[in-house]
Amino acid sequence: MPDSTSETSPSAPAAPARRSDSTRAAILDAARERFAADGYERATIRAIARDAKIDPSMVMRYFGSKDGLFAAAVAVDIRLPDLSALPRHEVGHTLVAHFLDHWEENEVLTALLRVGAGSQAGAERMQGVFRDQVLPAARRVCPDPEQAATRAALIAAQLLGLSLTRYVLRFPPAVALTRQEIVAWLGPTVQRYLTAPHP
Amino acid sequence: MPDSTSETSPSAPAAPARRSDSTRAAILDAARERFAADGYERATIRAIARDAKIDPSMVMRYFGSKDGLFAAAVAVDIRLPDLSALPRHEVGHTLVAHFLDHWEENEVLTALLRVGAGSQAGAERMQGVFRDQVLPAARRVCPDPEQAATRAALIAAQLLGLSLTRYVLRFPPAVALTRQEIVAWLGPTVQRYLTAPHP
DNA sequence: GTCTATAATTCGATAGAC
DNA sequence: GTCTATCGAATTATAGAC
Repeated sequence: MPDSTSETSPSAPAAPARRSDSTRAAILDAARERFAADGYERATIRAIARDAKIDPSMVMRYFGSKDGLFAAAVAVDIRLPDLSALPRHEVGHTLVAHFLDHWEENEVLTALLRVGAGSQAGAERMQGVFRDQVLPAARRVCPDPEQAATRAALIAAQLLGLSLTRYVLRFPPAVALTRQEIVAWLGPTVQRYLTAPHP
Repeated sequence: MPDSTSETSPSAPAAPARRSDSTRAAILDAARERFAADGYERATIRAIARDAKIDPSMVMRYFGSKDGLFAAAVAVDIRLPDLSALPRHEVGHTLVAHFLDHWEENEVLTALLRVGAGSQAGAERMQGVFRDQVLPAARRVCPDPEQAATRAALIAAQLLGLSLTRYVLRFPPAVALTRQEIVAWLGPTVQRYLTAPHP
């Protein structure tokens, strides 16, 4: 099992650029695209290598296995904005807007969601992101740890549900929504899940 | 490509029960369980046949192909309650409660969501359910057809997001929610998506 | 109706020449 | 570092005996 924690940011600052870095980046780009479009099983190493215009055996050389390639391709860090610095009533809008920005920035999140939903192993990877990155952020905003978990789960359900219908399932009315409409509709919902008293 | 529209309700009223019907039902049960747990690719005909305690070749004989088996296994009809007969302010709660009931009733919807998210072909099947069953129901409640589509998409995003985090990804805080909590939290959201003026 | 045997592919992974 | 060739395993699907 590959160590996904060793991969952090896509643009590692240290180490002088080796000649193989561009090849490596091309493989990761192609892999993200294929995993996002086809899911884990149907995204074959052969097809990814063809997209990246290299030999399939090179993928194995760089990443060891298909699992290792996937782990490297979907290594994400959800950079959440500092919510405590905002006026209380702007938190919902800000969170939704930030979420949309990062989702449309690249295909990592779509790939992660598609694979995460498609298999048990993928689901555990998404559980890890939620546990290690989303929950701690929620605890920073909400003091009661039990309530923080519930509220984070509700917000995740709403935001991931939008991503699911818009970017994965591609329901036409969900795709047609503008960024402004999404913020206007979902902002108050997220705001309520985060700040309203427990019913 | 199998004709999924020919399969409607799991309990067809016509035709006297043939001797093979129990075998057929056992295969479908096992298939739903495997598809829900493992996704489309990893749910092999061999494993499904083993669960159903029959020979793998029988699956082919009954359903023609793996695609045909899947189509038969996830043939669902979303029976939506008659919302027009309710007091306006109870619509949200009713819809959420109804949704939860049907989702926990069996594994069809989890299988459909897991496979739908995992591949393009599965996504198109979910688009079909949304287009043929959810949208018409939304138009019955909301007169403006364009608004009906938008509101239906927002509600689908919220409800499918809950199913995703609770039944597929299994985020612990989402699993821990009680039925009452879900209705209390999501009811007002759905209510607003359905009845609030367009922002 | 049921099962055995197997065809025909396809994939991940490896070995080794250059 | 790059590529050719290939192994071994697993799958869907078919053909045909009983």
